[in-house]
Amino acid sequence: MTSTATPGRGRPKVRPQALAGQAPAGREKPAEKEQRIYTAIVDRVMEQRLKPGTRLPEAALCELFGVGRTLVQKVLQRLAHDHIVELRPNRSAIVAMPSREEVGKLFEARRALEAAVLPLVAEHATRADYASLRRQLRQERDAMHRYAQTEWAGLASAFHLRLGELSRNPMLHRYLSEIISRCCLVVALFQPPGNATCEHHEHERVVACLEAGDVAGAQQENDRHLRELEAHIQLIEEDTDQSLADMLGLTDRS
Amino acid sequence: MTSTATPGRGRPKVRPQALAGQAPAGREKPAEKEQRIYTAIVDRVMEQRLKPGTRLPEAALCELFGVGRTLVQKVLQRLAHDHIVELRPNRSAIVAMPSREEVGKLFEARRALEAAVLPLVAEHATRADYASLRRQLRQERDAMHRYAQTEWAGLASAFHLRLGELSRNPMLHRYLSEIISRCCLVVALFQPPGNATCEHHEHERVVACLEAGDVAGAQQENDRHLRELEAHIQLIEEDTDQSLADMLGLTDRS
DNA sequence: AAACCTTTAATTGTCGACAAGAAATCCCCG
DNA sequence: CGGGGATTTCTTGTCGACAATTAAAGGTTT
Repeated sequence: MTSTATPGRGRPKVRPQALAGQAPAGREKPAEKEQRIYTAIVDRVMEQRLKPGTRLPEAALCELFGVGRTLVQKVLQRLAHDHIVELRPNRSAIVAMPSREEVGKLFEARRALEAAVLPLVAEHATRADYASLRRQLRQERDAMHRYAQTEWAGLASAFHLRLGELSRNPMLHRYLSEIISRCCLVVALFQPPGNATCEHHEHERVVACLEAGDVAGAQQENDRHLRELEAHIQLIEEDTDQSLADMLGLTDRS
Repeated sequence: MTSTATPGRGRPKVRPQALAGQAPAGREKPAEKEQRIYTAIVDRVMEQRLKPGTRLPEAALCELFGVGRTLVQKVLQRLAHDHIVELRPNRSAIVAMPSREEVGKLFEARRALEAAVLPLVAEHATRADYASLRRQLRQERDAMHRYAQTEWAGLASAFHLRLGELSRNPMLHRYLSEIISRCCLVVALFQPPGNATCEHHEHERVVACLEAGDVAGAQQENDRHLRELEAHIQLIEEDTDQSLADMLGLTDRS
């Protein structure tokens, strides 16, 4: 008989872990189910409620969302393809943890892609599009003062996402969305709480150049804006790298 | 008793259709299985043995490759994500058939992306890289005379793929690979047999500009090269659109 | 004869079952 | 006191089973 006090021999049995899940009892279309799970996870990652490195066992997700493993696996495949999670053979999936080099390449790709997108935006954008961009900038400015950095992160990247949308090119839009998502994840990795950096003035400058028809200027402004963003990330990273070295037990002060 | 002469009432039972499949009886690692199926299908599409619109029922693929439906579905998901196949709810997957508008956007994205990649290539490329590019150009020139258009298609796009590789940026490389694959598929859709168009002189000119450090020139040459390619496709399309309309009336299955 | 309904097969959507691999702990031995 | 099994549990990989949906005929009605 296995009493509660007996530790047992092998790996300890884990508590059932009552994961309070919100299963929308109402029936829903099959396509919506998958999308619901996908966006739920992506949103949690962007909100930094799911931090990089967090394990995502299939069984837990099944209970949480009230679906079978097949669907969960499909979603995990998609997330892995978008580099939101990392999928290792025979191991739990984890929220992706980009390396330093990957981050560099990521920002490089982002700069190149946004620079490639801007001419198309200038080509296709109408007066109404510029108006909506300006509206978004106002919203961004307001939110910056009102909300905390965590909830504000989504709005900050919304500007760049909108640029991708305004290129009127589905493929480039998708690629840019993918890259920006990963950038948000990087921010979640390296940004300590309460550190809002993105100057929305720079966004305004980009729009001004675009509207004036100065594509090269917009590219230049945007490039500088992104480099500044990356520099800030890099700086933070140095800090956490140090503290990580400490945490590994290498505190060498003899 | 249902004799062979009796037509029956409902949908007619289809012949078992002995699909001669090549199952590599030897055991293989799980990751390789999936890759094997994936590349097999992609290759067949590029070879135009699997023409756009061809149905890909899961059961058939299961028999062909000797695996369960789970694996086949995973592969189909990946193929759909790369726009090699189209996945419709509750219907068989089919080899993708891009519309005319999608083709336009596709080439637009390709021009933008390659233009964005070229500066990075110029930045990172070493002497050895240029040498390998030149070697590839020679190979391309030789192959153009020797082989038929079908087998040559792969080599033609290899040049552009190599450019993506030389950017030393995994993300941009992947995006470009994806787009080029789709372009190959478009060629398979609209290109009548025996119509080799790609002038490798234009490739040479791009390399020359790059090696001379003239990035803007390389971008311009490449852009013109791609526009010419697209123009040729568009032209062909007009023709095949007619014959396709004919084919829709008489033959449903190959 | 054309439009609608019925029947039947083909095909996907989803799930739990079973097996294999990895991880965490304990025990034993040096 | 530390390291190498041994053992148990967790976790994923893969498959076939069952339900639901769609396609394709034939029969029926107007």
